[in-house]
Amino acid sequence: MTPTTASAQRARPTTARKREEILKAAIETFGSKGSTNGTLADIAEQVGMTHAGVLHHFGSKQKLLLEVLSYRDKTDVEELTDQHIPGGPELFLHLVRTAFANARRPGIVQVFTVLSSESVTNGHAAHSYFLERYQVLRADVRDAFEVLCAQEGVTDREAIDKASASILAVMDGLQLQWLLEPTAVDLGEASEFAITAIVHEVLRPGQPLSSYARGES
Amino acid sequence: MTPTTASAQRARPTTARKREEILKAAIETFGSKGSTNGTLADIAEQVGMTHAGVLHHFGSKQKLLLEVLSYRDKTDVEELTDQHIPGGPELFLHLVRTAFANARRPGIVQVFTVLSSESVTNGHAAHSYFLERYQVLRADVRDAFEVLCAQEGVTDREAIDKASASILAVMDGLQLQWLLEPTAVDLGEASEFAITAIVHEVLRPGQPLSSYARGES
DNA sequence: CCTGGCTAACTTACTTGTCAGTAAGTGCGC
DNA sequence: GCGCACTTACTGACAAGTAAGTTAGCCAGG
Repeated sequence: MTPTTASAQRARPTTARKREEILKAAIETFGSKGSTNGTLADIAEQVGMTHAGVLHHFGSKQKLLLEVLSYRDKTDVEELTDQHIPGGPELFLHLVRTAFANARRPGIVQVFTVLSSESVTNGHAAHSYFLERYQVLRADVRDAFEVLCAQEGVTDREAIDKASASILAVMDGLQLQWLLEPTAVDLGEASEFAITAIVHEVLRPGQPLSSYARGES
Repeated sequence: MTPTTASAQRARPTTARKREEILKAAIETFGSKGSTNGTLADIAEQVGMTHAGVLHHFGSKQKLLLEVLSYRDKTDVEELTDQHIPGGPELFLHLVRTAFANARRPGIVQVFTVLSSESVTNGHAAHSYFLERYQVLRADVRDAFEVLCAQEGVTDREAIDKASASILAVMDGLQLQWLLEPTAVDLGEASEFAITAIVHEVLRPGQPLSSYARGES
């Protein structure tokens, strides 16, 4: 068995544990302060060492940040009993479940909300991470739609594209509102409602919005 | 005639113009670097002065930031011919039009995307700004839904609440994806699709998601 | 006994905000 | 219409704080 990260020969058995401790502290810190305002010293303090110690493990703040992001992905998948993200219509249920689960971990949600938006700026460290992330996720949702549409005898490539982006979008947007005011939005319920709405619209498109404004029912 | 801003006697006629120049530079800078990474010196350079000059006009970075936010709101409303945001079902059309309009101004969209997420962190300068903003916007959408629902003979308070948050959420979320990869998402089209979907779901709720996974149509 | 894990002590690089000073206005009395 | 009093719009220098990263070296486990 090759070690997790190829080159590094991590002698001490406590090392891996310490790294994970730092990673968790980093999630906590980046989540509550953002990646620019959260400092290495903040993180180091949480695990009882100096910021130089953190750098010893991760080399630079940027590397730590990227490891935080992939760490979440890793643990996310581990949560699934079968260790893989379901496809087809099951995916939509999985997304809803994820939304409910997220309502129990504001810290991680906050890291992602803050970092994904930060990543939009010029040459942010995590720019390509998020770019690829959304590409992959949209493709996953698209695939699920294709299975479902075949099942229901519907085909509308354009609708599927718009719906795929929209589903991810509502989830993100609701997280933002929920983080700002947790009591104002029920993250799980609202996500479920919106995802259901979008799925329905793909399967059975209704009349255009403008007809309501004109008073037609 | 009382002067525009009560106390302040802004003698020089060029002052207002310069302030606006700074404001626009700040939008540019905060948009491309975020409010934490964008410095007063960056902004000052764009308008050909020193950072101290900027502080002379706005007092502090925080005040400048808040003025940037309300400046956008002000110019936003000015765009509307009738100078006020429409209510009732018209609001949904207005939101869709806004989404299409936003696709033409990535700069401003980026400021809002970046700042709204930043504002989620601990004691961010713009935290309460965005908190209140979403409260107001959700209430506006809720009102529109109530008019529409009365018109269509539907009542579901819970659905309306979830839908109101969801509509704002999709718009924000789509902006994020669009900023990351403008070619991957059509901001206007996708927003229209999602908003329509959510409105339909309130008016005519469909079967639960789980039924599709079970293969029932 | 050597290497990994860590710290102390810096260095370097910024950033915001303050301050004093200056040049160019503005408006007023005359 | 002119000069004087006063204000505005800055600049340049600097204080104070904070962050990332570097280096030398100590200590303990394997």
